[in-house]
Amino acid sequence: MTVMKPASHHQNRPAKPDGLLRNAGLRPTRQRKALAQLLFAQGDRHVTAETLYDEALAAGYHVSLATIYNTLHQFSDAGLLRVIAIDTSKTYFDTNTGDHHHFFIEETNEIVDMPDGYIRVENLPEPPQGMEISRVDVIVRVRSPL
Amino acid sequence: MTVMKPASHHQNRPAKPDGLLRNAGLRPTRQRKALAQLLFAQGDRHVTAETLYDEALAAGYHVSLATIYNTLHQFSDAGLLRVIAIDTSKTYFDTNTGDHHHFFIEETNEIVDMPDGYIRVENLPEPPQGMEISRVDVIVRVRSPL
DNA sequence: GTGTTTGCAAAGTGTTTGCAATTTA
DNA sequence: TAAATTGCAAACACTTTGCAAACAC
Repeated sequence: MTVMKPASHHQNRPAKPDGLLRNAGLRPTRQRKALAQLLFAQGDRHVTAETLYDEALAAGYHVSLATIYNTLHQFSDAGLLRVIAIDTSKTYFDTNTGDHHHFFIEETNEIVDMPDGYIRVENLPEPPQGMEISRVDVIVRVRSPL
Repeated sequence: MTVMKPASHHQNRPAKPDGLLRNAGLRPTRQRKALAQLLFAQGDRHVTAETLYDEALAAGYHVSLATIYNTLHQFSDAGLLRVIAIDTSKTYFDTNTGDHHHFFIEETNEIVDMPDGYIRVENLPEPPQGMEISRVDVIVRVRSPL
């Protein structure tokens, strides 16, 4: 069976990210448009501030690292991105904000989406007193055999 | 000469941690004994370097923060502790090295063990080409209702 | 024009490391 | 005594922040 990338839950993004940004309440500045382009024009992606920074440079955009950090957080707050807590040393951002889980490749620190429809968590206990579940994250750590 | 695994994460630890440390191939120094005492004499615990440091001070032990970090890693390498990646900003260590999962209370950054026997992950997809699963982590994030 | 956003450099936070002094076996 | 361990301070990696200059509307 072929492992496919999950069909993205989001609708077709506009070719120009202006609408996306405006809908999120963010001014479509040059930097935000460039980063939105990099993040959302391709399929689902996992980036860190550093990888996005390098990518922006390689694509010929001038965006400072501070702005990358600020923008990633603004996008997350606006619901365009989601933070993955998987590695204590770096913050990963996922362009797929839908319900899905991840493989984490230990050797390379790579994150891979799990196809939608897989993973079912059964027999959850009651959350602690007075708490409600906000999300269930499943991380399947994988490595090459010894 | 093999480094032995801890007897079990659920059995009572020896009152004196010397044996525990020796079995792990670590010299029972004053600092390690103090930290092992704090970590393993009570039930299952979740600590950060900082919380353990404060606790050691409060208990009248004098252990430098650098030694706390070194010791937490030595204990982890020896299989006495396990790292939980749950929060990008801090490293949490769990004294329960057995198979179990966690609640994470978002307001307080508190980690709570899930009772054993709960949680079953069904319908795992094939790991990526040439990879094998090393561990499956489930984190149930909870918060108080709005 | 006015309020927002950017970029730089500095500061902040959690963690690791080099090395002399100390401790353990 | 030899080898392992500690503690300090400095170094580190990642991230956040203050503020003047640039930009969007």
